[in-house]
Amino acid sequence: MDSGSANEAGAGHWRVAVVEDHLLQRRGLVSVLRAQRGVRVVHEGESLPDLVGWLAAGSAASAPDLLALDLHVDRGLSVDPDVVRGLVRDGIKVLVVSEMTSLPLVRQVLRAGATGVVSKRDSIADVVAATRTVLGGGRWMTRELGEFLAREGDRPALSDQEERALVLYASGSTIDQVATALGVKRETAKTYVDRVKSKYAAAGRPLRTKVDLARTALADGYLD
Amino acid sequence: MDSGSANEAGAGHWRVAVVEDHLLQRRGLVSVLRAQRGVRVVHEGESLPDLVGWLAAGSAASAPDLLALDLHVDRGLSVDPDVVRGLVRDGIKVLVVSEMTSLPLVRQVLRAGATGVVSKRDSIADVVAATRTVLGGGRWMTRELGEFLAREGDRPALSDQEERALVLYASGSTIDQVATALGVKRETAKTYVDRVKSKYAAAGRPLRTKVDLARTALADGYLD
DNA sequence: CGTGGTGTCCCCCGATCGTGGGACAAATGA
DNA sequence: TCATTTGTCCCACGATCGGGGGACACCACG
Repeated sequence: MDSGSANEAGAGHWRVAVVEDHLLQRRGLVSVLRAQRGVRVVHEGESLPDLVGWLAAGSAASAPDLLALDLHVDRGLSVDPDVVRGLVRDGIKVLVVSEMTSLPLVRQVLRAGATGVVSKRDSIADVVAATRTVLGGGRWMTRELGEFLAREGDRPALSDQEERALVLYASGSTIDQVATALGVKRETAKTYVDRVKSKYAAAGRPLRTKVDLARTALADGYLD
Repeated sequence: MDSGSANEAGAGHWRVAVVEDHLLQRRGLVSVLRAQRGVRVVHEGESLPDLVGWLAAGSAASAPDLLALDLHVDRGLSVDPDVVRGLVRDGIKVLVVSEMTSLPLVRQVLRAGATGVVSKRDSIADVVAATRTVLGGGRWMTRELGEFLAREGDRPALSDQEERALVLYASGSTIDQVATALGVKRETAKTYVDRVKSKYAAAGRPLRTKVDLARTALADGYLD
């Protein structure tokens, strides 16, 4: 499909960018990647905005093939799924390197187009394998996330608004609070929640009450 | 207090009973205990009722000092906390040997007077140490339970009825269903739940909604 | 070109919740 | 002994839930 985007492995090298806010961990990750044949680390940064700025400054040909992205949510700094979506659209593959602290965030980034997830607790061999797999166009999932992907079957696909509504509602918000937070009318928020229920019911997991939603949202990784 | 109950270590031996439904695990536990100096295994059984029957048949002097009790909840066979309470009242110390499958049950048995908990995943040395400690009148807790005991501070003490009401209500039952299950009037069940809220509020953890209760009940080990 | 999913909004209505009172007897504990 | 806790029951009222119905526009997939 993306036959237009040229530099997939220019001069036999994959171009990799690393975004990770912890210096030590970043150094570690970078050194592991550098040691890999055919891999060139073209950017190291603390945050996604840094990377975006760097991309804007450089030529299109300098764009990386892969972004190894940490998902630490310390200091209020979070990763914006929309930014990830943009990068993916630009042909950059995304590998999440995470502590799995926030399952919902991992989900969002995955939905934004990331094609791999490794845990920092995984072995170096696993990290390398993940990098190779994602660069090759494949998907890579840590064992820790396997259980959730395995259950993906009986978990219905929710739309963006439905998921946001579920998260808020299942956290204890009233319908009115959900509506306000989403910037829609009460009836609309109600519809979202109703549709979540319908979808789960269609998947053979009827959720009637708010408590059911809370329990399920937790079990299915929508809440922490 | 129990200065009347004589045979605490008659002839230098502690009398121990083992109740565990899995034959292999029971054999293992019994052999570990037998290998201990000064310990005599006087009863092996599959269930608590078996032990009670055996106790009723024998003389008071044959009663054990310690009961090593498994908490497996397979095949619908559960452990009745009231029976445990009775044994404790008779001067028998209780050590729970569990897989920690059901935290609520562990809690109930602890409240019924058990003074020790070991996990089957603990080392043999730990099991032995736990046995000694409990026989000596002390308390023993697996590390796995330590986190919960540590948080015991900001978790208010709930009465039996309050805990039962919380468990049911937080699982999704309506007040009416809780009332029916407990065999009391709607208003009474309402009072129980209200008191749970009051206690948590007094402990600095206000719980206003049903979802709050569900979340907290899960976090505090009242639900699985 | 229709079908389905999505985003948005609207109405009704009975059930349930959350909060505020009050009462009283038994048990517990300081 | 007196205060607290517990178990039990009762009432009222506004907020919220849960289920049902309908509507319409957009967009994508086939």
